Amino acid sequence: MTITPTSLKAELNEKGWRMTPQRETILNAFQELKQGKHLSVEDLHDRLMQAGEDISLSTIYRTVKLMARMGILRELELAEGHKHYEMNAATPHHHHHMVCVQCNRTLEFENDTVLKQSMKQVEKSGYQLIDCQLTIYAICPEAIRYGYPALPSENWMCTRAIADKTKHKKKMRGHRDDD
Amino acid sequence: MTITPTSLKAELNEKGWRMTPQRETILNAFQELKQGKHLSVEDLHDRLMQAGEDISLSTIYRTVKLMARMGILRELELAEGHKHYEMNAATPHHHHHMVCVQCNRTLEFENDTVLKQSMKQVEKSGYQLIDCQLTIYAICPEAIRYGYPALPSENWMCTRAIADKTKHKKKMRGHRDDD
DNA sequence: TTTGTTGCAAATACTTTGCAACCAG
DNA sequence: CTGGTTGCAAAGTATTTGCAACAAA
Repeated sequence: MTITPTSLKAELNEKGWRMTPQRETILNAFQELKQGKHLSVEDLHDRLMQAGEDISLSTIYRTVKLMARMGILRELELAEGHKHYEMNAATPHHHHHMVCVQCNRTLEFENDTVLKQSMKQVEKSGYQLIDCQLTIYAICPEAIRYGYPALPSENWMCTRAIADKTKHKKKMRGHRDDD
Repeated sequence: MTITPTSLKAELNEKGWRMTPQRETILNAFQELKQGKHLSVEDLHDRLMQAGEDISLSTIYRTVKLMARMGILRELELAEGHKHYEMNAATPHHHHHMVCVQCNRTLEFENDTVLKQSMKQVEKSGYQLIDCQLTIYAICPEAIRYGYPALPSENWMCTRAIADKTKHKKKMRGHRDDD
């Protein structure tokens, strides 16, 4: 079932919580996100600011955490240092991620077997499934050619990592959210 | 194949890096860890201190990160706030984790299907597998009974979460590493 | 010797929280 | 009205980094 502002409100109220313009705006932002995209809290903040939506960082932190707990968002742990969020079940099929530990290049892939295995496991223990994420840590072909593993401070770097580095300097903080 | 101080040294030297007493101590600490246990950087630091091994936090951070990149350790993202580490392939079978989003109670389970699926995915893309982790986020039976989802600041809490809270106050920082 | 490594302290980065004002129900 | 929510500023906490001293190869 699809989440709408109305259904979100209902779900919130049921728990004694409230719908707010901020929460609606944030929900919309995630729903407008194109397939395979995920945002960090700061990405989301920037994006909202540019759209003229002035929502504080605190509120965004609080909201994404709440929505993740409600199972509306998925909290992804891909690149180092901070979390990314995306709609849960936004894609036609449940998907997972493969990330290169050198350049953080992330590939998304679908795999129903994993979801099935997870449901089996959850049922067995009497738990209730919120989300399951298979994250594959790997080395991308380019990094392999360069002789990875090597520390990031070494004298080589994937093209992606270099692009990232540049972004750091410009924005004074470091991460990637493409792919 | 099992990692030994000797094989670690060889692997390091091959990349132009060095074996040090600190690295050996840290490797040993992880190998002595009983099945299913994982440590945060701070857990490890405390443990080493108690054993009379005075290794700085910086070095531990640097070492676990290096060893994770080398595929010797697995970096786990279970409880909120900080990472846990464990030997990669320490267990007879590859294992994964199911964690309750309310109380952080973590269950470990084995599943070879997931590993097989991951290997398939990795090969398809020409990547080289370092690790794959299926993390299931779920609600434990106890939390379901209490009517989760609810914010942590609500007026109820799993017994595990309460135990955790107590630990916080005592240690002035918050996490769990049991189960 | 050369160059990677350590330890310390300082700096970062990310996230949480207290509190007064605000507003949804 | 009542109590959840927001925004701000001020903490917190986890992690990284510069640098001089040190030590492995």
